[in-house]
Amino acid sequence: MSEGQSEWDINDAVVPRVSSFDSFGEWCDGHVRRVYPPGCEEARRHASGWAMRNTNNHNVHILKKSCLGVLVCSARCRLPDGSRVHLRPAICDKARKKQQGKPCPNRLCNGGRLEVQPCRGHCGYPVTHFWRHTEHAIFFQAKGAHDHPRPEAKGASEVRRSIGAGRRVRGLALLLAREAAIADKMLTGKQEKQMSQKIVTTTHLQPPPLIPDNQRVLTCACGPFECTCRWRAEVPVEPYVANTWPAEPQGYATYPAPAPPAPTLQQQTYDTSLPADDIFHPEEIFQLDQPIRLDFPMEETTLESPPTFADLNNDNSRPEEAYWLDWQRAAGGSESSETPSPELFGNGYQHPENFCEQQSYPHQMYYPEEAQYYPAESCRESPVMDMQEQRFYRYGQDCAQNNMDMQAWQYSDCAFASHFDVQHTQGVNNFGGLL
DNA sequence: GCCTGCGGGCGCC
DNA sequence: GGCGCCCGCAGGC
Repeated sequence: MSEGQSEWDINDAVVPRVSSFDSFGEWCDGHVRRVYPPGCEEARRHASGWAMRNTNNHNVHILKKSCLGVLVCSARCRLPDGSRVHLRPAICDKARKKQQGKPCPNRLCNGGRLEVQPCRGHCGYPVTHFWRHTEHAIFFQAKGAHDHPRPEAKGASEVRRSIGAGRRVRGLALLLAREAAIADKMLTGKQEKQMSQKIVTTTHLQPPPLIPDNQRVLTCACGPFECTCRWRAEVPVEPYVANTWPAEPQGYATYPAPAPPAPTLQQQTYDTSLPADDIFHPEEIFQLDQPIRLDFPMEETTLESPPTFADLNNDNSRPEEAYWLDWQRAAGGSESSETPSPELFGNGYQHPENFCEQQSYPHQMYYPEEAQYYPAESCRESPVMDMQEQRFYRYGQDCAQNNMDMQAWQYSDCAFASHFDVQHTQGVNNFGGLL
């Protein structure tokens, strides 16, 4: 992404005004700087796939968040697909404390307990995210590279809460369908918001809408408890039409087409013909007080090919396994759904530079015996963009500047000296082939 | 109940 | 002073 090219820092007295923006990245990792349009709903919410909590940096202009890490099993058990348990820690301290010590929800786990794997990716401290709002853009900067797997998607825990709080059902397929429907609902609302925003912004001359970063789309109109459908690959969103921004003749014209969609997930359908009024205890899957003992050696056998959804519908399948696989993949409808947990992958991963001056800090390994990491570079869908105009802000002040002017600008006031480029590396979905 | 943002306060460097 | 972190509070969902 833009690191290396961009010259601004979130703490600069003034930040540039940019005319083109990055598409939102939910899983920004490494030292990343991005610029989002002010209409980007995710950016406005300071959303992140990582579990980020607010940190007081005593700067009202810059919102700072630090990573809470990931909730893992103390026994480091494996899921049926060979991956590990990596749940999303609650942001609320109280809720997070409640999470810890609970039995590992993996039915294949023997006695494991949930514990927080703290993030130490920034020189031994948690990775931090910074958000700064200006009139014309939302600046994002991340410091540090996460040294732990991605937690489950943000929506997953919400889905579980929703399911757990709702009527109890029996039947994994139905549960999955409901989960998907809830996630669908969430995504639908998100997209509807974006659509309405698109209209509004066109009318009110706001920046272009965010192109959804997730690659899936609601494919049915089922209600949350009637859904008979499942995720499928999204048809690429239509590129933003630049000429809908008449008031910004110099801006937004280069707003990019969305990144190519991730490799499509296999079409996944569920038989939801199960009785809807059966009884199911969510905790039977999510929280098992007495994990079921393995009936086979874990390390050897759990590395088998993940169960497919065909397996799921097969009477011989272990539904909870398929559920776990699906949970890892699809819950929440976010990027993590397309990018399985990093521990699924081999040993070839080279952990990125830590960007720490004090290199002596021993970088924490999540599963050191396997070097299970994944490219911690920037956000995945980060189209390269050109800058045509820059403006500089001093916490709200606006000092317009275009490229021509910049050639001669002495930067006596705005501490910004070189061509600003929000380009950043186009993330490669290294995981898609495994989906 | 939980998420989120804000802000006071403390300790460390 | 900068930073990390804890805590409590309040608004919102």
